[in-house]
Amino acid sequence: MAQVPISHRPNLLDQLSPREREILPLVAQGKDNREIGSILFISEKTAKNYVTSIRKKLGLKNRTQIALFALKEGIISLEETNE
Amino acid sequence: MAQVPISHRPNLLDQLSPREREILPLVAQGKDNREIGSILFISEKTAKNYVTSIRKKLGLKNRTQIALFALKEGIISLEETNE
DNA sequence: CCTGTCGTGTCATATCATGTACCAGAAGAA
DNA sequence: TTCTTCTGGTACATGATATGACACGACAGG
Repeated sequence: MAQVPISHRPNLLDQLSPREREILPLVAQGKDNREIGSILFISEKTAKNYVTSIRKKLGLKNRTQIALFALKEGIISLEETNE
Repeated sequence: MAQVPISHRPNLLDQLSPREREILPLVAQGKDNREIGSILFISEKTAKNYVTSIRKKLGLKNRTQIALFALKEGIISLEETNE
């Protein structure tokens, strides 16, 4: 238990906007900004901004940690990752 | 089943050198090259090279996918990641 | 004993992707 | 109006990727 209990965290996910919640699982599946952009029909730049915003809100260092976070939270499962 | 059965994969992990097998879990835990270098007392450049080699041997696109792979293979568990 | 050759470990350079720090306009809701 | 969200942008710093290079030990053949 090297981690803050969920009950003590004021819902990190609720701090994310709806669009950010769309971006999150894509990052967690190992997709890069260009892929995310083409999936959601936005520019790579915008995708980048969302990832940065997500990372800051969740207090994470990089997108690999975003993936680990998403798995811990059950936002994605290992089965729904590409490979 | 969008994936090659394990029995048909000739042990991807066996293709990794001993040193690469040390790097793999660190990457999978979301550590960056600088951290990996300081943990293993090698330069950031060398750590970088190992990650590239691992990624190519495993046929993955980036280090987030390395993390997902390591989790699927049970090389690391979500509990042993930092945050 | 020599001499390749191979795997491994190490580090470097160059280029591309990602991250950081902003700014700003459009649209809709409060 | 004011606020949030979504969208795209610039500029720069850092991280990641592609590739090359060298040293070393192991090992086989000569």
